[in-house]
Amino acid sequence: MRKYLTIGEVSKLLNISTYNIRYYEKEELIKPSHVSDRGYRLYSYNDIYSLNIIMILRESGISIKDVKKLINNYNKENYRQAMEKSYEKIDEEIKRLKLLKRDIDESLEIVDKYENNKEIFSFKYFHKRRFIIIKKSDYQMDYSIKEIYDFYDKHSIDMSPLYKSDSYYILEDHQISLCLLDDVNEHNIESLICEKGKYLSYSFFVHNDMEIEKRVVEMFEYIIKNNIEYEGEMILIIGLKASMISESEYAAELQIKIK
Amino acid sequence: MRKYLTIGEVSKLLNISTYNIRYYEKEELIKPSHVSDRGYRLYSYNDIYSLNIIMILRESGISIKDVKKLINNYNKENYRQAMEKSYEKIDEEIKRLKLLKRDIDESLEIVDKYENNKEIFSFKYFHKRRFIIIKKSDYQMDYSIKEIYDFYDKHSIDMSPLYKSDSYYILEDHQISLCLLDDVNEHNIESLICEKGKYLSYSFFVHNDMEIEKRVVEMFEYIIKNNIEYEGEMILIIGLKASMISESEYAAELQIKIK
DNA sequence: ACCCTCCCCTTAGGGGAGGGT
DNA sequence: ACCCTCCCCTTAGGGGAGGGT
Repeated sequence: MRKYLTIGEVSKLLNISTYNIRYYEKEELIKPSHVSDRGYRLYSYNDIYSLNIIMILRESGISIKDVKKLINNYNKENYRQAMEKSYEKIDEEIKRLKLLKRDIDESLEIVDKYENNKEIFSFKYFHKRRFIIIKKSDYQMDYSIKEIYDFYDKHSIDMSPLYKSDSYYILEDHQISLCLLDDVNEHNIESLICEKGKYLSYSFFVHNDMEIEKRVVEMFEYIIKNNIEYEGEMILIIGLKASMISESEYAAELQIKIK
Repeated sequence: MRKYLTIGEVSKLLNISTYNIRYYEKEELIKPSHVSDRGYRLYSYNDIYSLNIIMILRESGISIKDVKKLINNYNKENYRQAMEKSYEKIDEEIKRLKLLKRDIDESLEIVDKYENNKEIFSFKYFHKRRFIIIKKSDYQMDYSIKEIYDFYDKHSIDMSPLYKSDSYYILEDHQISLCLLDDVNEHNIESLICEKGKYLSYSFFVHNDMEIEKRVVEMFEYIIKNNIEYEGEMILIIGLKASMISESEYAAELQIKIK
């Protein structure tokens, strides 16, 4: 009577694929203790026990490489270390995923927010903001990316936060300045201060620069109609994440300080 | 004056490797709007914006395939769906990892528990347990894995929980029975009931069956010395997870019901 | 120094093809 | 029907080699 199990029987017994068993053999984690004349793998009680242990280690998140190291020098201390290492990796991964979840939540909130009321006037309070002027131009928003790159490069400004941030523009009489919101406050470059205080804010979506001009006019009409006294420059913000809602539109916001 | 960025400049600007940028091109996510006479990729403001969006989508856990689908048919609804899908996947992954963490915690607890006091007598309370008898043999623990497999197969018992469970044996006068703890309680097979009640438990590590015999003797010595009245069979449990602490030893436990 | 195009490598297996008893 | 040995494929890139301006 046969005493050993074929690979298919092991597969059923331990609920693991036959590919997977052969793969572990190739990776030198296990080896059947017998082989039949036809070349069939035959597994003993001890073989099954070993495979079982390996499956548990793998399910504990221990990589094949580490499982191999562990079983080649198996003792309590190494076992504990492997488990602890896996625990820490899992912990970090959970932290990373939780942050990711929060980010996605924010994105979904933005979608919700713009779902119905795309256009809103509101009042917002801001602390003092310092804008570094990257480039001034004559009432046309054409900036080559090369100019911006050179500006960052020349002033040794860290570029890494760029790709996650909104774009800022200061609108003056016949001039638009592309700006950089300066958190660090340490750069010795031409800049513009927007004082702390209450700002009138107007949020909307636009397809192009022409539409922004119209919105600026609307903003002033609103100001006059409601007898609002303002001061300082108009700030234009193109929201990066908010703009992701649509392919052809940009999420924009105008801000101006009120007295 | 040059208006576009080379791949190296883009790499610095957006903090992404040049390989990665070329990879996204190969995957048809992006394409530089210009190519120089030497074959250099040249990226415009809009190219950077597109790449930027792709990076944000990727960082939100959306797969390259899904990013591709999304940007080929970009609208608010698809964007929201992609984000929600990613959110759910992350949520499931967090759940999975938390369970894994709990499992590892248990394993580490076992290590701690057996760290110092490997051998302990204690009293434990158990509910009624039903043991299905897989095979009886004469005071020798040699079971071929094939026998066990055939038993499971013959009685159509689900094998999947096997590889995560401890092994049970019932010790009688000149007989050892390999058993299966029957949670389901539905199998119509020869079985043995251990009544609910207080049990004397003796936990230890052994290298082989001979040592178990010695432990049984020790257990009875303990019983006599402490004037304990017992009844029923002796149960032997080989702990799967606990045995993982050591390569050469097995974690064993003897139990006997006391009056 | 920076860019180009191949091409191989990583992790943990999944899914065949083609052949044998 | 079950087993065997190749061999190709998946994800998201990383890391060269060899050659060009």
